[in-house]
Amino acid sequence: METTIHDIAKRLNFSASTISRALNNNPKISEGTRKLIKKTADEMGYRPNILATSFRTKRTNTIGVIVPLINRHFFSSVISGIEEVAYKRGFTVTISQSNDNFEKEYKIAHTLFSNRVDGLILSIGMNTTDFSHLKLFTDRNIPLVFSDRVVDEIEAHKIVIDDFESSYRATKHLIEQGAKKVAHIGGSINLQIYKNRQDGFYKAVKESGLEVDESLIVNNSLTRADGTIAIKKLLQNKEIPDAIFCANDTTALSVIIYLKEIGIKVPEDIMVVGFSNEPFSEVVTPSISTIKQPGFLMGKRAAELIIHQINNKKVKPNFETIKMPTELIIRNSSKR
Amino acid sequence: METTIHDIAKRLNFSASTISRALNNNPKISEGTRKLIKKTADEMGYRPNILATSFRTKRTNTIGVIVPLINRHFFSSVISGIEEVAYKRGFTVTISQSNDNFEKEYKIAHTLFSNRVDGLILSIGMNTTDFSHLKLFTDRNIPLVFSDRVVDEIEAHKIVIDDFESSYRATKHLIEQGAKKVAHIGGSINLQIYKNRQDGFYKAVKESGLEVDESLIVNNSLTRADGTIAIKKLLQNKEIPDAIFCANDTTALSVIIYLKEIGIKVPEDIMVVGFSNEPFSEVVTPSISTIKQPGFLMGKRAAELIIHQINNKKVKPNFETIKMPTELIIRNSSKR
DNA sequence: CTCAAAGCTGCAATCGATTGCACAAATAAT
DNA sequence: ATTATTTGTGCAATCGATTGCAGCTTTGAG
Repeated sequence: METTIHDIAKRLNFSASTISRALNNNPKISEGTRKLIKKTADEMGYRPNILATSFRTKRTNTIGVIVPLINRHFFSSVISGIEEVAYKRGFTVTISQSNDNFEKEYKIAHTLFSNRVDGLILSIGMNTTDFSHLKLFTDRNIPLVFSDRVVDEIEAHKIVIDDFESSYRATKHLIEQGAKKVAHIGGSINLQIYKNRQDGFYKAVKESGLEVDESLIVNNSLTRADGTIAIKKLLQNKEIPDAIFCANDTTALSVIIYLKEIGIKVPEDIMVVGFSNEPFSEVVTPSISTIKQPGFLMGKRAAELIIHQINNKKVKPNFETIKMPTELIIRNSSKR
Repeated sequence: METTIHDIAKRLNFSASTISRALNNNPKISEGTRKLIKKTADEMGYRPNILATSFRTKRTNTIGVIVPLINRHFFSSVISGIEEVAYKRGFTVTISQSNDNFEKEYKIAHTLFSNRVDGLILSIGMNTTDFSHLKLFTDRNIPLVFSDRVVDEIEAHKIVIDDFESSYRATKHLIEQGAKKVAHIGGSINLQIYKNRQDGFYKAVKESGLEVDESLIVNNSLTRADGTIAIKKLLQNKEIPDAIFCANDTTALSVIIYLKEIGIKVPEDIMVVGFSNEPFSEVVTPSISTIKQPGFLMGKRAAELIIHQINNKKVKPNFETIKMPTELIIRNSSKR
């Protein structure tokens, strides 16, 4: 049997209320008894029953996190950052993955809600267009913070990178390196981040006076297999591209591997730029030029914001969209 | 205000007990009232207060997980597997990372314990030699399952791979490819997995009649930087090795990159084999031969075992050590 | 020296769901 | 028809901690 405040109370001839107050540093308890109680609690190996406390106070000190896939480096870095901050602030982190599946995302959100998480940090799935599961939280004033994959329609803190600007820079870099026909392999336009990446690409192309050729744009789910399909498709054009900006590193890798296979040289014949700076992008040959996203920092920032919001529920927050800095890392796949 | 069973009771003129029983499919409640109650609960948007339930029943349906680092591919795959199974079985997963720091591991274990997780899955840190924080669980009959980095001294289910055999095969492969002087970059011997990998290496070397040269063994923390330091050290020997078996892919990568830098050819001059099949190992040039560990499956298995143990607390489990199959993937870094 | 104001502590209700036990009604057995 | 069973519900206690309010002491002011 675990010792409870009642056991301590009995031992010291105090009431449970006094024990509770002393342990919580309530100023109404005198210095002397506080110390005595704490000492005794320690001796008796007292551990508060967090379940009872949570039940009573309606606070769980738990932050829910939903990401599409835990074992993707970017997301696991975000989680790592969240965990680091949360831990220091006395919060526990509960993680779930949606597998980019709306059904699952929906159910997870409900589960986390039922588990009374104090806040939710999430990156929405590729196919999520209905947000009723998030209203669950916003309606009841449970803090919600978006990370990376945000929802424009919902008011909340948002931690993002500047996808538009980053893509613009990446594409512009390709053009500066001499590209005349730049292609783009993008993700689902349903997701703001991929739309922005595509728009940044467009801007750079237009600005440079190159023509925008729709046949040079392919949208898919950005998996390894999709990347291969995409590059095959691009090579079927009458005029093949001389540079490709991919919306993630995975497809950039597919492209590079496939081109190597069929004897087209990267970067000499076709230059490639990816996105996210996955660990492999640095070490593959040729190394992949890419956009570095500060996943760990994004996670830390998200955690800080949500904890602040949790601890200041009375005041209506001034919702911010925080754009974290990215970096264009130029490696061999785009150097001429 | 959330609706409670009392609200439903009042509305239907039943007692809260009946509502509770009906909702839990207690056979003592007649078919008719059960249906009526469920329907009404639905209409009223009833959601059980899980906190109250957990508090009362002392079950949280939560599994705690501690890994050294969340954003390492192997560990995030394990987590992914755990999450997948747990989710299907109605469990929530709480994740923490120890950063291979004993202090933090200790504190996390206490936190998870205080949070009354129903079970704990963990991979211990590099420097953990004291296990009092785990006794917390075993003493109170809270299921504990080790994954990958196990503790011999503690009785529990253990999900591992055969590090000894895998390393033996990897080293033997190098020797079969013609290596005469095989070196080893290993991890902390404090961890059973690294000790086993080293022993497997020894066995293959001895068995082949090659001499065991202690100057060809380097132990460190297996980080990227450590790998570079290790290869530099190995190259200072009077006779440099012609093959290196690294206890992880990260150091194998360091070795390959450093050798490339100074103009030594892999695999022609020195062959390299890594461990874990990190995503980059396949795509780096030369691609790295390695041992594939089924992280995702290990996670799934760990979750299944712990859930089974949680659901069958009365019966004393027959602790198993499950060795999951590995695969030696031969790539270019070790092909002659 | 008297009375008000602090200062400490205890009482008891409460959070929402679960569950052993009691009991009434309905059914079956004799 | 009477007693024994079964069936379906309700009562009330309980889990452990928190907290508004009341009340007893002590201290301080006048």
